[in-house]
Amino acid sequence: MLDLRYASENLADVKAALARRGFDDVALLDRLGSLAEERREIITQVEALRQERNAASEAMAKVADKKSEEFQAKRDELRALGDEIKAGEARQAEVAEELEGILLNLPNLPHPETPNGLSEDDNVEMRVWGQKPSFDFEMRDHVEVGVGLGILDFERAAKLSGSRFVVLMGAGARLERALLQFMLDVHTTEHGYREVWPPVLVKDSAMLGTGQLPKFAKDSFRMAKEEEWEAQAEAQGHDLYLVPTAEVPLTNLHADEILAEADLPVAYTGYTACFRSEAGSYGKDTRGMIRVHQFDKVELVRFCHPDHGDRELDILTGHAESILQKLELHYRVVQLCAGDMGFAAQKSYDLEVWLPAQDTYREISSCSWFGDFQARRMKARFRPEQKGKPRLLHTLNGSGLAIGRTLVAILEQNQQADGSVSVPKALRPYMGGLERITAA
RNA sequence: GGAGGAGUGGCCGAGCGGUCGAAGGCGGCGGAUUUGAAAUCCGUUGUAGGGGCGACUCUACCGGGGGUUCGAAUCCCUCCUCCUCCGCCA
Repeated sequence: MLDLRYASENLADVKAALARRGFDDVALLDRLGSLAEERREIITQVEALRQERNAASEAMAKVADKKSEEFQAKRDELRALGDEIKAGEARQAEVAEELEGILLNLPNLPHPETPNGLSEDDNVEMRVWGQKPSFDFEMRDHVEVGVGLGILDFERAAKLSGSRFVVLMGAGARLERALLQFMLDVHTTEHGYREVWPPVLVKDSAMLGTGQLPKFAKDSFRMAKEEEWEAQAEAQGHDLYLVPTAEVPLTNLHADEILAEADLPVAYTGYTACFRSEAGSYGKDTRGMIRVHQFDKVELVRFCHPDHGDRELDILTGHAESILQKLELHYRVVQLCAGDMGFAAQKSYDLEVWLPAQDTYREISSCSWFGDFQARRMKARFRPEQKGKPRLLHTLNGSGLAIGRTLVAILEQNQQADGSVSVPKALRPYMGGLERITAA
């Protein structure tokens, strides 16, 4: 969420910055400006009335005889004032609600270092790690490799849950488990993250805090108890959402909290299953386990001092990269252009792993710096050491990594002529020493 | 699901129609004492939003929302959350 004062006092800058990411609803921003002005006027007006009432009430309290004519007369006079205040408050609430609605639907402003551009074609390649593996046999994609080995089963997944699900079997299931253990171990022991195992069902307030709601409700799976479906319980706030990413529970850990500056930066890592409805992606990536409704991911989340956000983003990105490096998977890092960034991000790097069968790099981690955008939504603050008022934290997060896509990359990059797949050396201890996955 | 209890400042906790932003304690900060520390003593210490160049000042906030009243932390309604016991349950 943008700061109302900043946004209303710098409307032209905000319009220009949002235009960079393709947001061109100028009328909405103008509305924001005029509402902000009206808000101030009403506040001034209502507060003056309240001041008047407070003074009068104080005088009333000093009248000893509550039945005197003097008292009665004053009381009648104040009744009208009370009504006037009530009307002003009502208008103030209306304005506040509309402002809130606008602010919650405005994306973050791109950081000045974020390049221009409106689609992924405008992303900037920062660096490439490793080399494309070459194959002296006919290359297969992860579906052929995985199904061939009997470790991926899409047909049975469809029987259980429909399209865009996968069942992992045998060494595939173990590989998934090995990857998540490996990633958590690296981040906790080498990178200093505190491990968190959060709920995967969260309240709408958490979804609002990180920016998934209200604008992207269609991307989520929303839960209710059976009897609440009939009772339309969502109106009563009983509803829960399946997390689309561990970013939601991990970041919201510190909602409504004031951290000590000395404790910064705070770094959490956690694994969760992630659930996405993939609304609007019909027909895209329908093959295999690139885009599924349920996938596993290890997430990295950092809270830091506003002065260190930029540096923290580099640190976080490095942590995610180290996983790919240890797994010896060829990848590249791109900086997202303004139009390709997520709603809440101001600066983002994507890690894209090489998928030889698709002859392309695919996102396997997205590392973002949110500035105070999320922190303002969820009131996550810190208290500066040199006294002073609490200030908003900066938040960052990145996948470290998406486990399913890592598994896909391993199947494709490490495939052998005989259909088997070599297990990355770093993972072998987690696979009971297994060096090669062969058909069961 | 049933029956009770409770939500007050960074934390604990009093207050139960006006003098309450709210006693007291803890914690924090500043100072005194001390060679230093502990202990002790004194002072100070919420958040947000208006207005003012500023000293400053005003307004709101006692779980959320609504109501009663000239006036609500205090009374009423409602919702939420947490705790205890019973039931069910991995």
